[in-house]
Amino acid sequence: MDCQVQNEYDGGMPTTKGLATRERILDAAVGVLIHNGREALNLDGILASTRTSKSQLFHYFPGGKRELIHAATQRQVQRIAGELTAPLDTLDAWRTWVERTIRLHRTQTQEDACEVAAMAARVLDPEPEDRAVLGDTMQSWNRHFAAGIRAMQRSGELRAGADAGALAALFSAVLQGGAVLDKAVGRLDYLEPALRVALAHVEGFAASE
Amino acid sequence: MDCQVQNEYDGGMPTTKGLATRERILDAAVGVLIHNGREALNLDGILASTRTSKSQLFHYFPGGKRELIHAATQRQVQRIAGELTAPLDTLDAWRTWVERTIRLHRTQTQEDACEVAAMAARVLDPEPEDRAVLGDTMQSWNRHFAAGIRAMQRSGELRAGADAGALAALFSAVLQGGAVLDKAVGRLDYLEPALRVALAHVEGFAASE
DNA sequence: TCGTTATTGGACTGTTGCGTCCAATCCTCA
DNA sequence: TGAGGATTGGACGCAACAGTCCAATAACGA
Repeated sequence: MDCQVQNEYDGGMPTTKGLATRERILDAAVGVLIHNGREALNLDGILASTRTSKSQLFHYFPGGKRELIHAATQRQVQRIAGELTAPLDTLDAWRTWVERTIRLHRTQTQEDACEVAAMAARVLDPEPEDRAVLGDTMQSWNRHFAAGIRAMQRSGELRAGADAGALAALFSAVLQGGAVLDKAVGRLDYLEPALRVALAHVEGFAASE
Repeated sequence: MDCQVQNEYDGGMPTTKGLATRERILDAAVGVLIHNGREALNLDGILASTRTSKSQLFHYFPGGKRELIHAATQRQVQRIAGELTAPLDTLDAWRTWVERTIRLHRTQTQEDACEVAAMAARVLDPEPEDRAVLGDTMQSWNRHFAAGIRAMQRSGELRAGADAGALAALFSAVLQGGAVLDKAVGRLDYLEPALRVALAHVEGFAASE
């Protein structure tokens, strides 16, 4: 079977300088994806904002626009996933995570660059492969939530009766929906209260001391 | 001050036949917006699928693509808003609403036409006016949720301690996020469980009989 | 220093798609 | 039936944009 060209550059050995150029292009693409969405991304714009030329872009991304967006998508989810994935095996860890998420969201919203909302904006992306990258990231968050809940049940901090899968789905949905809503209405009205209520619900399952 | 051209047709009195043509075009546009998103909407495609011509489209939508998308957006939110807005002033009404929403979501997902997810996909829409239409709809759902909670508090069905605004935000976020996630992962894994957990949380505030 | 390879600029082509325009046809009503 | 307005078809112009190509320069190793 023939392999699709992956994200790794393959035409000759790039030098440090070359990689830096590639990097600049990629960063610009990620920026556009987060701020204005895929629809707004056009190569000439990227070239202008990075002061590079067509030949450079196609040198480092032979697959053109598709490959650039694909690589940018992967970089994007990689960064945000690291940011939002912390250990969640105690209630205190959950509280910390909630506060941290709210802070991060506030910061990103200030500069109009909410990455979670930007991911949601692409559920109808024409490229199935890119949709999959985004969806997989969301799913891995969900698994992480569920694993945290189950860990707390094993440790006895949470009652066994709680449905770990459902609670994880709740958090996943609240995270996504809260980000989308705050972006849609242009204010920080949803994610924070919804996340706190969700946390309170989980705390309701705490084993009585 | 000069008024922007609104959504109402203004060039001459349209006949029944003319309005029908306008309607066909509009329906096709809504369909594309829901199924494939704004990025995929192009006039030639609309014309082909409705067997109409350029002159017809620009006759009924003198503002061209912008006006068409704007009108289609309004029609879209109007329809879905009616679908999801039921009285919510008793716990039983909430239960009914949850079941109905889940059913509707299941149906729409089957035909790959989840309208809530389609709305979320447009948080980065280049047209601020259209973003506003979508955001306003989400906000009006939220107000409706909050009003329902407060009504139950007034009637004594729910304890006064519950934070109506936060509970409404929870439902808004779960609705949005659940729809987005199900669309993103291509399965019905999120909205239903998350909605049920959210409902259970509200039920936890029921005044003891 | 010299040859090889990476890097760069930018002109050029082809396509897509929005919007304009004009002429032809249909409908209605007097 | 004839006039006037509504409706329709489709050719055309124009701009945006993806992608190709070639030649020029820079970097690097022998």
